[in-house]
Amino acid sequence: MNPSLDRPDGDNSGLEQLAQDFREAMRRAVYLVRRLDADGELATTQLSTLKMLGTEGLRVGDIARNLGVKVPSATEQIIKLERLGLAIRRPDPDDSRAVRVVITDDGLAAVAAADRRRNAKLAGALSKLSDVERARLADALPVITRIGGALGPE
Amino acid sequence: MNPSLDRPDGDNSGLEQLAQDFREAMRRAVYLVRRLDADGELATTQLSTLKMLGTEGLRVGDIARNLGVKVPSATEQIIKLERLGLAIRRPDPDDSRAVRVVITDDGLAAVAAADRRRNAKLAGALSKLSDVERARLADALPVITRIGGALGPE
DNA sequence: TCTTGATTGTTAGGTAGCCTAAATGTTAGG
DNA sequence: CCTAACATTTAGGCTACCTAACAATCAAGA
Repeated sequence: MNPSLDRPDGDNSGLEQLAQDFREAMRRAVYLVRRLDADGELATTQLSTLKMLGTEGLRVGDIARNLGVKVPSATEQIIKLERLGLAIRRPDPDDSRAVRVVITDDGLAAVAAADRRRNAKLAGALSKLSDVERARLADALPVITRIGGALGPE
Repeated sequence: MNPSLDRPDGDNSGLEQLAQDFREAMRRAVYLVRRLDADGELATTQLSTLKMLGTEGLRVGDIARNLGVKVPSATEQIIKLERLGLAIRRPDPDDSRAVRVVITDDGLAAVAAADRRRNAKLAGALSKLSDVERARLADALPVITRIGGALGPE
């Protein structure tokens, strides 16, 4: 299919080197993001989940797909959010098998607070970079998003 | 200290927007990296751990610091690697309290195999990007590494 | 209509990786 | 020596994943 993947060496070594460097950077990024967590606050997964909920309601399967996890894992998160009063499950009017998960006012407030704190903390680190570095970062973010799609839905 | 952090708005909103976009991209990257995992293979954490071991041996505390986890978590990983025959713990000749963790030949082979497979899979995705996109990605990787440092060791 | 297979979600049970607190052994300074 | 600091392991607990098995509902064809 892709000739560059079949060659014993050559063109491909650049791609594999980039892949290697990317993996290393992502490893660091994982620990970086972990350091943004705070104690009494929403966990990263809960925050991500809440942020995709609208007031119209999102189905459990859609939430799972957006998070990149299986349905039971999504259910687990939703139950926790519901216990915290940040989300509500209501029957889907169109399909009685399904459930619509909706964010509450408390949920909206919690998201805003967590986002504010995390962004402020990260902005502190970003402020120590040069303008050139920040520009490079900004240029690369859409590319990173695209790689996820290029890897295939799996 | 940093004036841009104290202003009610203005300069800072750019930083916070970048922070927000960065967090979103990293969220996707986490799921991306997770999709590189394969079944019978080394887990990501084990791979990272093995890769930092030399034949001279690394101490448990150093491994923990490099991984960004607490010492008992590192011990846990090391015990697993030892059971798999990929690493060995030997007494530190200079300090009897300490332990030197060394990679074995099987460990080296396992790292090489896992790296090869993961890089190939990721390179497949990278090959679908344009040259410009790949260049942007490459330029940003060192920046991402630097952000980790700028956030502080914590 | 009625049955059958696919779809949606939850429940049950298990694993991996992380944490804190407490225990063990070692070193080094007064 | 004695004590404080240090390196590691053990013990116990948490969270976020997973698969398998179940219940309910839908949709399609005999």
